[in-house]
Amino acid sequence: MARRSQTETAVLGALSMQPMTAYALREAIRDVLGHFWSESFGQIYPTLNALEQQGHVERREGPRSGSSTFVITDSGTARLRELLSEPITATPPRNGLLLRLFFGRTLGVRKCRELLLEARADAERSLAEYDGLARNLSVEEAGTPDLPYVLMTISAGRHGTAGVIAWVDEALALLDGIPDDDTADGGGTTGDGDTVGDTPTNGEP
Amino acid sequence: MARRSQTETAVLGALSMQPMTAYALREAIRDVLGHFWSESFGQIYPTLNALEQQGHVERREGPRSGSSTFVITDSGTARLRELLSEPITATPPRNGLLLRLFFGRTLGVRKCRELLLEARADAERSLAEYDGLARNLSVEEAGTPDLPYVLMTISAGRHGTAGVIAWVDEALALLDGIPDDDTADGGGTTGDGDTVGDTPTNGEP
DNA sequence: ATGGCCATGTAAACTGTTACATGATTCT
DNA sequence: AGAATCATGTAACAGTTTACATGGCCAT
Repeated sequence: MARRSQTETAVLGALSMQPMTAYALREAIRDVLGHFWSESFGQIYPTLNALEQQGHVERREGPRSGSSTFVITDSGTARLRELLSEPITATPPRNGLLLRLFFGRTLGVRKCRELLLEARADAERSLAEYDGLARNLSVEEAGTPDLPYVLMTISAGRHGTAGVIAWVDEALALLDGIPDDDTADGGGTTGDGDTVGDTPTNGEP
Repeated sequence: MARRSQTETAVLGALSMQPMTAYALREAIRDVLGHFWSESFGQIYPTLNALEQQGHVERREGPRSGSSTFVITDSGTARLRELLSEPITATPPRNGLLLRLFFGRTLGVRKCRELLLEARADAERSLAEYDGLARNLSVEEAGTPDLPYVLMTISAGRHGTAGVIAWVDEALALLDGIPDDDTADGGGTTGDGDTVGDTPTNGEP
């Protein structure tokens, strides 16, 4: 129940905005909820069938022969409300970037720096994306009752990525305080003449 | 391989800092990496066995009879370096809070506000935690070569939660622009003399 | 001597992704 | 005609959590 219901929530939620085929549902989830949610076909199809059997959605003629459009029913809306009210099941944290940085001494200063720069580039890209998205929606969907809620989730993304950027800069500064002694090492040409050795390591603020 | 190796990374990484029993390993992962990583017993034990068979860790006498302390070998260190250098496998996003807010029209303004206030309270709590942690470590572990890397991950947590707090405030302001018509509704008495709505519900510690 | 923590391990259940098989429709 | 896209569905697999079974050690 626990986690499956989360898929149910996403599916019913999407259908609460408009009827769709399973295929379109997956695209909507990818494109619209993509910043904070994901579902795969393997989840969507069985969930829709279950939902249909429970009477929470109904299958109508689809846009093509053999395809079906799913429509949420009243009981489906009620169920959605129920699901949305359930306590949030937190997903256990798993941040691959931080895992790597935590063991940065083994990874090596250079690679850490690369990871951080990459992360910042990613963040800057999505920041621009969020801004564009928010601007477009505010115009195109002006007046839609869902707008403020959608904007809220975009705002979450914006603040999150802004935080990442601020963090990266701080982290890079921290890295600069570490001598490039590179416990780990690139693929061959090591710095060799790397001077070094006794540098006091720190320079704490 | 793909995802299992992430567990391997965490295990080898932890052992690279100091030898431990499997039990201690799990505690270390929970307590030290907890902000950005998690592993369960069911993963740790089999992984340790596999790692032992590959010669990446060695089993020594543990602190109690029948217990074993695992020590990372040279080949284990090499393997760790390899794993850390692998591209980050991004975990698909799954943010239950944003999922709920996105369908806020169905959830209802009041509940959205509650969720946001709760999120802010959580964030403020961990912010304080991060700050305390950073201060303690800077003193107690001063000079440890791992310190800057550890501080980096704490800094990530700090910026992340700071972002959450900033976002919550913005989101609450957005919510205030929505009439309390509450498509969704508490438990029964709809609309009519709805008075209400705006009491901040809380009194959080 | 009892409860609690250290310690190990496994089996079952669950969640979720990926790959595959299939075919209709639309576009070029 | 052929390619791309829409569309449905399943089976196999990978990863992970949870619950359980077990027992030594230590303090009150």
